[in-house]
Formats: sequence, structure tokens, C-alpha cells
Amino acid sequence: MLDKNKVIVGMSGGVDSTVAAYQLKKMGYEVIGVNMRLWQDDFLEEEHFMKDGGCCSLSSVEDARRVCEQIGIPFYALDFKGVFKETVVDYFIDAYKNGETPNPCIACNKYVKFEALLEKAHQLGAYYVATGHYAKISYDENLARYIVEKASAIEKDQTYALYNLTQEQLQHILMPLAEFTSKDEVRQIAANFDVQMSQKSDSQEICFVPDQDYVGFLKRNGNFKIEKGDFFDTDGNVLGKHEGIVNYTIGQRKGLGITFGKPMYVVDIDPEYNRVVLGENETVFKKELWAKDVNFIQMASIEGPYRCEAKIRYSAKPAPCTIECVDDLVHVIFDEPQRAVTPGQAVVFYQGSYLVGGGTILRK
RNA sequence: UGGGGAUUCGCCAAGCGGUAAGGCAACGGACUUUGACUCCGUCAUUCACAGGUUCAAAUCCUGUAUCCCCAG
Repeated sequence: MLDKNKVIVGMSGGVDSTVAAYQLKKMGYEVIGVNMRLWQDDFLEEEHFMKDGGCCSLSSVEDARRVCEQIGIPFYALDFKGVFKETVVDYFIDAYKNGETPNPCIACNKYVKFEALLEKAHQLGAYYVATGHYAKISYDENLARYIVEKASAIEKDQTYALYNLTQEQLQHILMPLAEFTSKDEVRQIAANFDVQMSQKSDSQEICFVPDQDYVGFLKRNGNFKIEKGDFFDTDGNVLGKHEGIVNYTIGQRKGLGITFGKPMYVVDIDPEYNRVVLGENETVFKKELWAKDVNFIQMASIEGPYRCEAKIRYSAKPAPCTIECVDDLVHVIFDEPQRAVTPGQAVVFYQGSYLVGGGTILRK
């Protein structure tokens, strides 16, 4: 029998998850803090892993332990390295191997935070798992579904990385930061009981690649050869040599190591022939895309053409579009061409502030 | 080894006697819970080299070196 008053909070040791735990405790929940051990890279200095962060931070166990003590809740450090490697790291490596650009945060949310950790919560008798994500989850009586809405702190909104969650998962998730209107407000609360923590900076890198060098990470952990190949223009002419497709993502300009007198961008990555196609800015816009592994939040599925907005990357403005399911894929046609539609990244659908669903962008 | 033309930042390129534009790249920073994009900033005391003429030369003159084209 799960206790609806009991909640497991995933705590990175950062500001957000700390305040999330604090708020829940204040609301009267029985709160247990859990720090997930996700990854260990002997190659990197420990200090790299000491930084704070949002949902993805590995941060330090010690910070998490300390604040739990201050808040007055039990704390456990649990090992999730196995599931993290299988569902996040391996996926991350495979995506690059296939010429795609992965979004590990989305995979981590789906499989680790809201699956593995949720299971653990249930084992401990807790009905809920909570995180420091910025998003609103609620139950809609009319739809008879759990729905997700953008956070009040709109500039920190993380719904983009949550489109993948199932009804079953949403039913058991609490996100106490939903109603805060800014990160500053969250920091203020943290400052009440831990000033040092409240000033930690936001994380912005891939949590298991804190030195930013994801190519180095792939070399150490990837188990495949990164082979040099040719740059092509959009007409099929060879322009020069590239350092291996994993070094590039659609829309990229910097680091091509080649100059044309005009800015040039990556337009396409062809893993089969190990090619990277370059073009001018105008060539990197696309009006439509196909996505797989589609999940809908607001409804079980959609029938026929459906008008909504879509984001093709975390920090994009939602763009008006028409979507339609075809078999198990979704076809997205934008009103205006979008820049750098990137295979492997998520396309996420919205109706105003509500999260409709999303999927993984395909190459063709 | 006859004739003609070139040689300015890693790349392209302005300048044509008055005290080195710009673009690309690179680097640094801002932004960013993925990868990117974007934005801001920094980037030739020096113009292939050596002399000379001028108050003053990358700009004119004389050699030297290298490259390209046309002739052999």
C-alpha cells in the first residue's frame, strides 16, 4: 500500500531540488531525500562533478546530505549507475554513432528519474517521486488525464524535456517548483537556510560530461572509431575534410576548420557515407519534419490534422504548425520554415501553455 | 632562366605618397539543464626581404626570393 503522503525527492545537491524538498516538507509531506549516483568517470577530475545544477546535475552527495539534515529529512545515496548507463549513456553514444544529436536529459527523465527512481519510491512505500523541475502537473477532470503545463517561471520552463512521460508516471510525480515565478524566488528560499547553496550557479552542460568535451567522452566510452570524412556542399562537391561526424550537429557554424569567406553551417549529416554537408544559413531551414517515438500528454492520440505549436529545440520559440499521425510516426508541417531541424532532438508540441506531446526528430 | 603579372593577419581582401578597411576563421565572454544558433569583445606598430628617394612609403625607385601566365 503506497502512502500518498510520502514522497521521494531526487536531490542533486543543487538549489532547485533542495527547495523542492523543503517545500514538500513544509506542505506536510513525509519527505525522503535521495541522491542518485549516475555516473563515474575516472578520467575527469572530481572537481568537475562538484558543480551545481538543474535536473541533470551529478553534483555532490555531500551537499545533498547536508541540506537534508538542515531541512530535517532522511537522506540516502543510491546507486543508479546501471540503469543510467543502459538508458542514457548508451543511447547518447549510439545517437552520435548514427549521426544524430541526442538529448540525454529527456532519456534520463523518462527512464531514470521517473522510472527507476519512481520504482524505488514505490519500494519504499512512497506514492510520489518529486524533482526540482520547472513544470506544472495536474489532473484534468474533463480530459480525465494528467496534463503538463509550462512553469510560472517561464524562462526556466522545462516541459520540453518532459513530453515523454506517461499517464502512469505523471500520476506519481510532484514538481513543487511549478508555481514559482523566477529562479531568484527559489534562490531566496534556499538562502533562508543555506546561503552557500543558494548561490550555486545553474548547470548547463551534459551532467556526465562536465568538462564539455563530449567528443573526448565518446572516444573514451564509445567503443567505435571516429573516422574522418569529407565535407560536401549542397551540390555534392567536396569542400574539405571533416574530423568525424560526431563533431557536428545541424546548424553548427563554429569549429568546422574550414573557411569560405561567408559563414557556413552544417546542413546535413549522413552517417551511412560519413558525409557532412555544408551550406549557407538559408539552406539550414526546413518547413517540415517526421518524428518517431511519439508520446501525447493531453490525449491518447490525435486524429487527422491537428493545429498546435512546436519547439524543435529546448530554447526555441514555439512555432505554429500542423501535425498528423501517420502509422506510428508524426508528420509536422510548420507555417514558417524552422532553423536547424536536427535528427535525434525532440520536437515538442504545445497548445498555449499546455504540453501536448512530442517525439524524436528523424532524418528524413 | 626571354617577356608579362603578382607577393598586405591562418584564408579572402581594401588600400594607389600622409601615417594598415572589411569578411571568413580563431580566441575570450554573455546566453543556454543536450548539441547548436545568436550577441559582445579581442585579433597586422606592420604590408615577401634588403637598400634608396621623400618631412612622410604598403603605396615611388633598385636589387634578391617565391609564385603564376606566355614563349622555349
